[in-house]
Amino acid sequence: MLRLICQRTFQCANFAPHCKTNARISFSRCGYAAQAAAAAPLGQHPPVHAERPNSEFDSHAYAAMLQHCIRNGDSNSAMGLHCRILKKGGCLDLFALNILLNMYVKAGMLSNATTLFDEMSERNTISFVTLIQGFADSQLFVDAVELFRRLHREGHELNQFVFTTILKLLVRMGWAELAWTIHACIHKLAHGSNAFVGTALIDAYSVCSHVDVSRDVFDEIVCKDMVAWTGMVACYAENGCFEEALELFSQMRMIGFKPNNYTFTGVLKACVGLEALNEGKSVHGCVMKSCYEGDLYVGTALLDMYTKFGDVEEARQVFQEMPKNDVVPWSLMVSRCAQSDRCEEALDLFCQMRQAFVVPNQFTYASTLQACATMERLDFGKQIHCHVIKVGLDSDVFVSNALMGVYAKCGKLENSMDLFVESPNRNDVSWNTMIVGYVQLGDGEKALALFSNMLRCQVQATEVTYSSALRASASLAALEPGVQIHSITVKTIYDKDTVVGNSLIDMYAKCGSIKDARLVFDKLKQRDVVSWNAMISGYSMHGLGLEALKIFEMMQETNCKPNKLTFVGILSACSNAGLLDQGQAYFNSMVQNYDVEPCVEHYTCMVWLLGRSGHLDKAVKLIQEIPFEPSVMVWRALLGACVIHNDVELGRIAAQHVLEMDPQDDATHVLLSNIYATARRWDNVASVRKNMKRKGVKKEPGLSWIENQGTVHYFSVGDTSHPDMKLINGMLEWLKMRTLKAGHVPNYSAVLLDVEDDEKERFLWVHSERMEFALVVITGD
DNA sequence: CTAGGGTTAG
Repeated sequence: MLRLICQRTFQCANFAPHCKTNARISFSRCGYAAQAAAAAPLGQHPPVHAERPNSEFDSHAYAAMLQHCIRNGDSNSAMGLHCRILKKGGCLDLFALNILLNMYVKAGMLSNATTLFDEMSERNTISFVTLIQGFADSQLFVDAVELFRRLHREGHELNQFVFTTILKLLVRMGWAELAWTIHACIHKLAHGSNAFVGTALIDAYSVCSHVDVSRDVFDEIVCKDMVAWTGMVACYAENGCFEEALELFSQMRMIGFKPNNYTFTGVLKACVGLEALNEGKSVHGCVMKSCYEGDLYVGTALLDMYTKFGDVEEARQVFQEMPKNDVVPWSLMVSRCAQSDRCEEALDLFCQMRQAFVVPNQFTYASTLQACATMERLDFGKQIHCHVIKVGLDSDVFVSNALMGVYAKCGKLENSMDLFVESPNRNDVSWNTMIVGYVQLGDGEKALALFSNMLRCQVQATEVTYSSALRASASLAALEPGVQIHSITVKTIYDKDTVVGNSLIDMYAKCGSIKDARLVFDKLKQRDVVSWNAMISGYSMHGLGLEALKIFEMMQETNCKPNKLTFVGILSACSNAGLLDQGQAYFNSMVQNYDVEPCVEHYTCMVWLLGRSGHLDKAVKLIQEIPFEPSVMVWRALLGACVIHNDVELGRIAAQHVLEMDPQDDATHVLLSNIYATARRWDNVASVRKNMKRKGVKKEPGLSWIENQGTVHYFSVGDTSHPDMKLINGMLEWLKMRTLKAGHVPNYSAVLLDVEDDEKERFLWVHSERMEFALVVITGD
């Protein structure tokens, strides 16, 4: 066992900073006296020394004086005493020498401690443990382990102090797994029943998630004290055994132990894990009774709990009661505000904290920047960027990722890219931030390019990566890359992931493969509200309203609660499929049964549904009932309905509303012109066209495109530029004959120009989508 | 004379 530790020790010897070699002085030479004198200026010697300069002390008296100095943290006086002892020829016994050694350790003077240790004529376990502790406190783990090895080799007693010290050392070195080797030794020497040793073991096993072993150790402790109970509660809480943590907590209280601040932090963590608000509140009650509310850690745990449960008021109350000089509770508050749509409050807290002279850390900056990103406040973001550079935190990966997020969210992708390129330690989140940035900007191609670059650079993709790349494919309506990403995820653990699954459903739906979307949906192990919403709106956008409603019925059999977006999907499904009665029923039950307040999107769907079903009057009435200012979308929906039902007057009013809010909207101009055209009011058509020209509004030409064997073919109306135009025309001619034979009658009214019917017919046939379709038939794709 | 437990995160 020990050899194993030592081998590891030597392997990492070059990583440990070493101060032993620095100016090692010997206490047996006069050099020490000068150093001690320099360290202890005149008049600062301990009172005992000053009062009785000539008296003789025995070892015991020196020991007592040294202890006095340690208690007062007065290392200067202690060194003066040591100097005096040396002058008299060093008359200390082992007991006093150990105290002296502890003095140097506590004062952080490790080279002095080491020299003293080396020059002691005899040492015991206490000497070793004292110095091991010193090495451990100074992060000199290699020296600490080496000293432990020497203690064992030289045959000193292995007592409880040795075991607790070495176990804690292993945990701090990240070698908690080696606890079992020490445990074997402890078991042999029957120290396991000791509460100190047992608790150290529980802690070590807790770190490497051996909860059951921890529990066995706990059960073997003969006299369990408060710390042992607390350690076991913390072990359960940290390893996700929240019920067990609460159970043990109540057991210890029944036995009569009074929990302390450490116990409370552990048990509160368990309450958070269980999402048990009531238990948490009763623990909060105990905290107040035991007067631990002002404790930093207990307070932080309470803050964590209330902010996670969304109890903003209670969180504020706790925060009020807390000490305000530590950065952690401030950071926690800022971060929770930033994550819960209270971004102004986050910024406000950041300012308050600076006024209270609390120095922000990387967490504070990252959260504050997150708030800036959400609010798209580039000005604040830039200010904080300056702060961050000033305090040198711009190289922190959390902070630089958050900065990239701010610039990306504010549309400054170039700035994000600069930070990304310059970032000395970028990680997967940095890549994800850039990919998401491009997706949000609508540049799916750049997002996908970045994604493949990321894979090439062997950066570990996460569920966020895959879901963003899938979003990019969806936004491009590009099935091919979407399928490729799907097949990559199948090779990883992420194809079972809910977030990735949801993006797959959305991607397949938006790329036209609704069957594949359903396949992914059916295979999902864990469906959340997003999964249901994706499937519902998928069916809705494919015009499969009844399928969408079936999914909603399935959803109601689970305990997944529909949200705002669910009903946007449902209502648009109804309006796409013309399901008037169902739509109205769902709109009503949304408020009555599901506690979802109708928003603009819901009203838009309903206006469109009522309008397209011919109830233009009801649509207008609904618009009047909207408790807030109706958006452009609502008026566009009404306008669309007016176009269908040729209601020129209402259409004109609706278009007027749209153009008040969005004067450059080309689609509305065209729709208005179309209404007039349908009514054959060509003079009005002309005036709309003239108006468009005057305002510089241009109709974007409709484009259709299709990917065939790696090439994308684009078509616009009447376009003759395709190299296979002759073939396409031939195919169009053939299709025309076949459809006419099958009884198709061209809808000339769909062409809204004042031309003869045969010209209208030609327009209909060279429509971009038809040409695209013809090409598909030709190539047999 | 030596020793045991804890908070925040994109």
